[in-house]
Amino acid sequence: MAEQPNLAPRAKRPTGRRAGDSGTRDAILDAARDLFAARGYDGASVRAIATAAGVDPALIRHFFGDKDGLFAATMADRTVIPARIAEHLQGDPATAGNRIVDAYLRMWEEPETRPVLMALIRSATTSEQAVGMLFDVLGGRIREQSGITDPDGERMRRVALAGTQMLGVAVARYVIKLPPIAAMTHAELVEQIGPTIQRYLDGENI
Amino acid sequence: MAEQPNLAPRAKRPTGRRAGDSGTRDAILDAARDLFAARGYDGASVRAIATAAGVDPALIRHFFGDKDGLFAATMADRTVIPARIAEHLQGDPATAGNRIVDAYLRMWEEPETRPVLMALIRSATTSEQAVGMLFDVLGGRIREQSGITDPDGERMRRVALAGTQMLGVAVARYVIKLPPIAAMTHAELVEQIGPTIQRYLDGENI
DNA sequence: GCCATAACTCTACGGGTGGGGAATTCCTCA
DNA sequence: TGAGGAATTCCCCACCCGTAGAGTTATGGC
Repeated sequence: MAEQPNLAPRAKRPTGRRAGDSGTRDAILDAARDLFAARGYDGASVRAIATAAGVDPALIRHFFGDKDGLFAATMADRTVIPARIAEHLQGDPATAGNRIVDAYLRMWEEPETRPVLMALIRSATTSEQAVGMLFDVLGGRIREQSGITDPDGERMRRVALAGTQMLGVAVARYVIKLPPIAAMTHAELVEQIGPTIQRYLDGENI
Repeated sequence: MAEQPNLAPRAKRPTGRRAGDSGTRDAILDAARDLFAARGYDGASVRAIATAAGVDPALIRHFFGDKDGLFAATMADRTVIPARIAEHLQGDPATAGNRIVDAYLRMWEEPETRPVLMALIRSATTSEQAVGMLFDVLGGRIREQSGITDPDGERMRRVALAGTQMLGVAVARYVIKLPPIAAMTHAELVEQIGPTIQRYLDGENI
């Protein structure tokens, strides 16, 4: 019917720089964020990310150097994350537990932050390298923003214990999608998990 | 000095069946268990497993059909795991919390079961497929062995909440190796986490 | 208007991936 | 003793991977 061959092996895109502000860099970051979230660091290939962004893979190299650079850039873009939790470590200590869980779960529900958290978990459980980056980027912030001075002290241990519970819920609810946990409402979870966090943060003997 | 060329490009191994009982199948299962543990389902390649087992990759295909079959065989080999936890759900309910955490952490310390748990977590956080297998194999057992009748009932929810905390500690301590948690002793962890489990299992409002 | 530089593409290389076919050797059972 | 099958190897295929180089087009400062 038309003149174009319908068996075109591949549609060549125009070469060279685009006119105006193309926003390509951000498109790549968005695609990377989503794919790292869906498949983890190893599972998300540079090529797949480029395709998702509608761009040649070599552009990623141009902008970010290599895959590591891209991952780092993807994470660094939204490092507000720890701040939003740490701020609740201050406020009224008596109600911190519920407030923290509430804020944390809300972050997981937001379409902007969720992929980043997902990527962090999926990557950290698989690649040692990703764990390193996680410690570098998040660790420092949590510590400074929550006013912890001694890295080996009791306060740090309390926060870490609370962290294990929050990590566990997130993995169960959002990654593994364990039925009973995934089925609970936001409010129910806060009600159940909040006291646990509270106990870790200011319980008696630790 | 010798007659053999020291630049032999690769040492060809003899083809054909070996004499006697070679135990190759088990060697493959062992190597697979360790590699799945270290790198997760996707990260552990059939070739790497074969090499670790000192065997040609095609043998894996011969014995297990494909990579999935190998993974399934690796996991199925040691499904005693859930039983060992579930049995503590019975016994004296007043002390269940500490006993469960204690038994659970001990499993993580044993060189036999640890790789399986590791492989489970590393794979489940990355591949949907692995999650399916996990539910099929473990889910049923946990439910039956802990005497849960209603899959959506309160009892199930309690066990699941406890599960999130245990999952969280394991990931933090053994996978991510979060410093404060990794540094705590077995006893300290039992003392801190035990009460949380206890509260989930028989706390007031759930 | 010119030119360095930034944005963008194509093609290619070396290597790893899971899977399958064919050949060889040994074991078991009639 | 002979036949069939199991265990084991090698080689091959088609595909995906991260990265690199070289070429093309627009932008922005002079």
